[in-house]
Amino acid sequence: MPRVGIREVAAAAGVSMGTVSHFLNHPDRVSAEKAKRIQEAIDRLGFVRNNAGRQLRLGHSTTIAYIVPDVSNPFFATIAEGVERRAAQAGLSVFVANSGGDPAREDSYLDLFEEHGVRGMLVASPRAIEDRLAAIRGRGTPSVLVGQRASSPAQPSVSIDDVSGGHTAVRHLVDIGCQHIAFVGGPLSIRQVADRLQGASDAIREAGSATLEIIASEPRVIATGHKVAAELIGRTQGRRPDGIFAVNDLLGIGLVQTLATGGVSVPEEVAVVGYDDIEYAENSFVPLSSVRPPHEDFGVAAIDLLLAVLGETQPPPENHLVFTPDLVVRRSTARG
Amino acid sequence: MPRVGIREVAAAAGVSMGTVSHFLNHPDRVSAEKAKRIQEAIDRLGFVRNNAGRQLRLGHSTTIAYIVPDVSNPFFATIAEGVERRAAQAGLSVFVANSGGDPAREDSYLDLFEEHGVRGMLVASPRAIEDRLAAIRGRGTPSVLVGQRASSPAQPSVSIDDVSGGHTAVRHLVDIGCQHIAFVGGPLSIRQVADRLQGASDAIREAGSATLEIIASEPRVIATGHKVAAELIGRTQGRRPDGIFAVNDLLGIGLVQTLATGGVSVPEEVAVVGYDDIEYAENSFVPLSSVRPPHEDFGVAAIDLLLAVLGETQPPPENHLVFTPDLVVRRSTARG
DNA sequence: GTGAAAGCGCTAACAA
DNA sequence: TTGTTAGCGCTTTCAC
Repeated sequence: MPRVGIREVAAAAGVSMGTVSHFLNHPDRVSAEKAKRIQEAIDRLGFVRNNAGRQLRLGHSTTIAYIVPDVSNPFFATIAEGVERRAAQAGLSVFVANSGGDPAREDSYLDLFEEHGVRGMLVASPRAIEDRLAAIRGRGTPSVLVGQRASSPAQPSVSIDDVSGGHTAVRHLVDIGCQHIAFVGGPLSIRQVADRLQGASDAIREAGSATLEIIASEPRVIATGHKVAAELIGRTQGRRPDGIFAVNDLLGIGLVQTLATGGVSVPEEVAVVGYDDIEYAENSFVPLSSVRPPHEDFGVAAIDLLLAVLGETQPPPENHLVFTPDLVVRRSTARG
Repeated sequence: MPRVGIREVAAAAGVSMGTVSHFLNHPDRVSAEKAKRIQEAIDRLGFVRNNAGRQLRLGHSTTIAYIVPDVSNPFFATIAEGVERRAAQAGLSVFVANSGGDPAREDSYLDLFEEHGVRGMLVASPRAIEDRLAAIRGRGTPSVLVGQRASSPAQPSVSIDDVSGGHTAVRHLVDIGCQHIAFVGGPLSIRQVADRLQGASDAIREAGSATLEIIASEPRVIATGHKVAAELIGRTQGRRPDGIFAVNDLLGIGLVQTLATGGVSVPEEVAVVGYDDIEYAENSFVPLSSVRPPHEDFGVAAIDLLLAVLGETQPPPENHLVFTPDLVVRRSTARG
């Protein structure tokens, strides 16, 4: 099987290589007659344009990279939706890479994409990675940090205001009458968790009379919620919180399940708010109120910021986009 | 900022381009002294090897593509885990692309990856896509079809025996004493759904006395389960099934929730089995029995098959790998 | 509208 | 061990 390149197509169509290339890149500058001959040759020969040659000549590619710690996390997956849609509109393709939370793999993907000459990168990482991105940017590949606010003004980022999210959640609990509120989730060493707690504390302080108990349990999965709820059920009524802010929905779902089946009514005795608004929150046993970060919009914003940096669109008015999450009220906090 | 290539490194290190290239590709063939000088130059200049040039020269890349309809689907995400791990061992990188179930996007990614000259592709698609893959294969890019058994012997595939899975589920229901079994889920035009129903029917036939009712509801999400369960609750006891095989876990979870809270005891009055064994099945209100397809193993198997086709390892003993799913028994079918 | 030719950055074969 | 060099496939001036 002889490789078929632009040269073979040209020969088969009886034109020069240059004309075939023109046909591929500026179809309008080729006569209808030769265009037809070329197209036939392409179809017959099964010609596929070689990207390496093209990119080498052009000096740049037409793809962007999206590096995530965990593809299966609905949060990143939904962002990917928006990213792909918007990138396609801009004529860019998206390659997703999954670091699996492993710094070494993340690093090698960063290298790989830089070697591949991607136009830009969207990087979601739990790690401190700005220095690395700065170096890459210095060599010509721009990036947008996704999910954490960059500290450098030069590093574009798209993030969520978790302090505000935590505040909103607890403020809501206070508003519906909760006085003894528990914060469930950890570890506090994770920025997002710490920020949400910060917002929660602020709301408590503003409320004046309410108290906050911190139950730093991990991992942040349903089973942990079950465990914490079991402990709570064992307490005497007076020592039990009347409102819970779960640092994510999985914890919240677990809490509600065990609480409700264990004889503690939700939301009457204990109201529960989660965070992330994953699909299961809405459909859980007792539908869970939740703080909802923007999803698709977030991906779109990230791409738009990257395009702006690339100079494809207007320059960015602001390098750091911070989204404020909403609250979705459902049965788990619907009192009265 | 002047581009820095192998030429600039060579100049800075006072050696020739060829030596730098050797250093990059066969470090052992370069004297320690020059190696040091080259490494210093690379670090100082921030040299990043240009993949386009490399690949053009080499004639092949060192990446493989994994195309999925939906990255956020835990099924594909878990496979990705296995795929990446195994690929890394083989010195290959994985680019994931998300078709979003859109045939047009799937098609353009297929083109894109072929143009990029990936070593091979792993393709999960709900569509009939074998002809397309055959054409691509004919031009030199092999692939493994993931999730559906290929009909052509020439097209490697890794799939799950859904007929067997459906059989296992219903056989289990029969074994615990169910006589009137409902199959919930659709559309039947989807191969996986049809296969599971086929297996279910087979099990019913073997049982002799039991009956099967088909409730072809979609989409296959929790909310649909709620709806179907509400309808079931409204029936008189005699006309209500005593066992349900939900075609996926989301449906199963929805069914169990509404059934149990609606006063129909699970598993005593109605036993329920789901399919896929997603994380939430185990942690749902009433833990859900489920048919569990292999996950990580599946990804590993897919890559191994691809490597075999690429000739990196032993030739494949068999082009079509079919996995038989297990049953995980939990409370939703734990009678007695 | 079309063709000829230069060269993108790199690797490997060959020469020294 | 090191240097020199041809050329991978493509796009794009530039001439015609």
